[in-house]
Amino acid sequence: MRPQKVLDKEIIIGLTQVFRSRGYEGASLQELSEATGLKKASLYHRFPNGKQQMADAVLNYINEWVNDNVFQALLNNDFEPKIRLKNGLSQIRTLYDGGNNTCVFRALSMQAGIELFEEQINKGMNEWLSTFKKIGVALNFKPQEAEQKAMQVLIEIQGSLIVTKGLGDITIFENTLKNIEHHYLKA
Amino acid sequence: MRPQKVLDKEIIIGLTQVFRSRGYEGASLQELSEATGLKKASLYHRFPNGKQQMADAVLNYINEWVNDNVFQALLNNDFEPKIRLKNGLSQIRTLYDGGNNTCVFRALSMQAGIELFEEQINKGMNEWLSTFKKIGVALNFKPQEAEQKAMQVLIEIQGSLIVTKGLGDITIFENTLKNIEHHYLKA
DNA sequence: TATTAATTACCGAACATTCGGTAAAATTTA
DNA sequence: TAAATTTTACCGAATGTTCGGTAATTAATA
Repeated sequence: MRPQKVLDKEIIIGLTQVFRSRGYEGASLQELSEATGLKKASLYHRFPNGKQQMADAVLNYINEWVNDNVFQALLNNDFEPKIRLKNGLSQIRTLYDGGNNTCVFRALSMQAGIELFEEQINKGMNEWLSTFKKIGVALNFKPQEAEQKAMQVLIEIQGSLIVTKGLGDITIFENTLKNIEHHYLKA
Repeated sequence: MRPQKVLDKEIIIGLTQVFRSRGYEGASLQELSEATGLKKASLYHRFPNGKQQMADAVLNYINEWVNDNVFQALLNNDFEPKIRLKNGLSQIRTLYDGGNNTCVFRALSMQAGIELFEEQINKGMNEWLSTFKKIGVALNFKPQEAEQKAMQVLIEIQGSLIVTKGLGDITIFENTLKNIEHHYLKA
């Protein structure tokens, strides 16, 4: 019996895991094949434009996940802003597996990657900024302050992921999430 | 005539530039050869253990540069703490070319790199932390506060470099340097 | 000092391996 | 059966690495 068709989602998850940890150049077709359970040629059936299209799909997948989870939590008017912030940060914790996962933006923004994915990364980061600006405004900060805070959040998340990995200490990421919450709620 | 010896420093500078912008996997021997002016085989004459040894040398070179410039400026007792801080941040600006350069730690800490250079990156980051703790103490912060501030500095520098690159906006890095200065001097 | 040996600095060419990618056949699904 | 999907088998190019060798400088020897 021939193996059953591998689900799209499982494929994307496998690709994501590899690109995320290896970066664009570091992700080899062999590893991508092993992680997805599809042979190289099968991957090319699903992604005729090859590696680049695979990474593209990963970027879209993460973008969707962030929209459906992080941003949704932050903007869900069923809850008051404080709760939304907490929920959003909790989703971010999940996104980066408590600091164990690298950010896809980072993984795909080294030289060879940045030219290919510049646009998506730029767009993605701007969406983070505008969403966090909104939660800032909802928490009664002036627009300009909210904008600065949003930038600060983005920088601290990215920075703490790097330092977390560099020092091999997960608590750094966790502390950063707590600090972000305090920054918003102390005023 | 025997070709003149290519200066060690010139080689390291070329290697640094490539590893920094391309990452470990992305840095090809061809590119490293072009950047240094040495043919591949000659690079192997200087670095018998190949690519890994080259990246290792880059890490050491940057570490030395940071010690001789950034840390030296921060710890130079000929100046008062405020001035030292300003000078240190100015050296950091130079190190990252105002936000145009990637951090070598980041470039060499993707999966394939992190296993090889884990130790050096860990050690390097801890040196940043302890040095910035010292300037914090010199500015009359309690040891614990100074420690937290040092971590914050490291995170913000790393994060702002990522976001600067992702958004293609140099002012983000510059603003972060200003913010760091304010964080230290406002209390 | 003159001669010899060892070392240094470099390079062209080839090495095995891995890379991303493809054509065609086999298998499954409908 | 026809279309869709996966596989095997393969490719050219690029990768990191090594080999064999040249020429100049340095060190040791006599």
